[in-house]
Amino acid sequence: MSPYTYDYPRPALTVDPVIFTLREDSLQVLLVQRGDEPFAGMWALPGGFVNQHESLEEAALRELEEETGLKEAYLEQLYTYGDPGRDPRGRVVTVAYFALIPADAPVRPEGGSDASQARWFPAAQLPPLAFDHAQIVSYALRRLHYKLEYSAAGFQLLPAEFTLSELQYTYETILGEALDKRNFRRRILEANIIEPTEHLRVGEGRPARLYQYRADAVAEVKARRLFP
Amino acid sequence: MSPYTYDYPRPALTVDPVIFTLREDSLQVLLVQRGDEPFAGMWALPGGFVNQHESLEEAALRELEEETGLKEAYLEQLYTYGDPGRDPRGRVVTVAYFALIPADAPVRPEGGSDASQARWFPAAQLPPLAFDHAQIVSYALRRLHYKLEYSAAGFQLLPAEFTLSELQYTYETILGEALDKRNFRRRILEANIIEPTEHLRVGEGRPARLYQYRADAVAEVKARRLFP
DNA sequence: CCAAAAGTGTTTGCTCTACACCCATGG
DNA sequence: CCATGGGTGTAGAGCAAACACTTTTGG
Repeated sequence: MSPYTYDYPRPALTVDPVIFTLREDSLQVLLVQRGDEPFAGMWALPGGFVNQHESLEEAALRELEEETGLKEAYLEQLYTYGDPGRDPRGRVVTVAYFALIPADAPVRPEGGSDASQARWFPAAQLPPLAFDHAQIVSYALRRLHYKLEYSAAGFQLLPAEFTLSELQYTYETILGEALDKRNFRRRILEANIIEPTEHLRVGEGRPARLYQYRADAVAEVKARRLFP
Repeated sequence: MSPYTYDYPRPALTVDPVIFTLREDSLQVLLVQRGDEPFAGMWALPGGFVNQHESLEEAALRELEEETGLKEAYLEQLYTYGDPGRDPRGRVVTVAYFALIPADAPVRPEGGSDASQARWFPAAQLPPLAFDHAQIVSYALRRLHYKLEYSAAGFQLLPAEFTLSELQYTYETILGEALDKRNFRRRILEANIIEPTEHLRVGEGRPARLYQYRADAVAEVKARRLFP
């Protein structure tokens, strides 16, 4: 029998993006409150079905836009979860993604989208989650940690221009440990992925140089990821 | 609208395992020749549909067994490919896996399974592949290289007992570069993932100590992988 | 001139790499 | 005793981590 035929019962296919941002000095995850059974009232990832004519990444971006109003973000496929029984209603396979959106992005929730209640939660204090979403978020966090350690992806969570102190603070917030200022700056600059701008940020104390990521930085981070 | 309902058109869902082994001193990949259109006559990964009541990993193992007769192998999820248009007949999303099977495993093909022609090909000289399977195999190879570099997973391709020279030769074959004998042995032994047995392999020259992987080595390699 | 945050190099330890000879066995 | 592959240690280089003071601005 050919391995490809059409008369099979098909699992339903969804995408579940884990959307991260920085808010109120912490790493936060966007969750929606479920209205229907199963798990009515519980929080869950803002997932949804994959349409016939969109790629998996397009589906994840569509969910992102429906929930936040943003049309783009750094997006990476995480893992595909397909245990029978992960959804009590039947066979649902989900492709998990993780997304990073900048701290200053004009994000809609809290401005209330439709009926579907959406809220940011600190990644360190999540409510109980529906389905296997706790497992998915936990894995997304592991991968984010790992990514910061080897690939300078942290700037994806910052505005277009940022100071090195802000970037370092981002890393410290996510990794949960203090970093040496001089070593941090040396490593980041040697990675050659950000560059100084002409601008300064003034505030208390000495004004700080603003940096931006290089035009090809995103491509480079994507290339350095271990996934196609 | 709830993100989970049932009346959506569903993409078909398949798994495509990239099955690696060592044969004739090279890394080889198992391919099947397609009988039907599209791509009739071309070689492809030995994939198939996911059944309603099996997990994705079980589906991959089932395909492995159908094609090789083996009931187990080191198996890891790779990536999920879902571009519309990757299968000319319609929407088919596939979850790619890679599998490592030992050089001495009693593998069936070449002993001819059913009509479906299956054959081993050296990973370095693959024929043109159907669908996006060339992309999948290329990614599987990248991931295998990477895995060997950081996780001592090479023993999954060897018999239960093996000499350090055989293990080193495996690494050199896959990575395509010569390794220093003393450094290789030190690193492997310090990783603490294999242990000496009481046995020796006699042959030409001084007999070699046989090693086996520690009982918890597989769990450790799986833990060290970056995927759940 | 004081407070606040930005910015800047050097030393030290450690890890990785390069490298050559003796050992045990079979024929 | 010779050929064959197995097995072992050390010195030097490069990289990563620890560490403290000066600079610039605003009030």
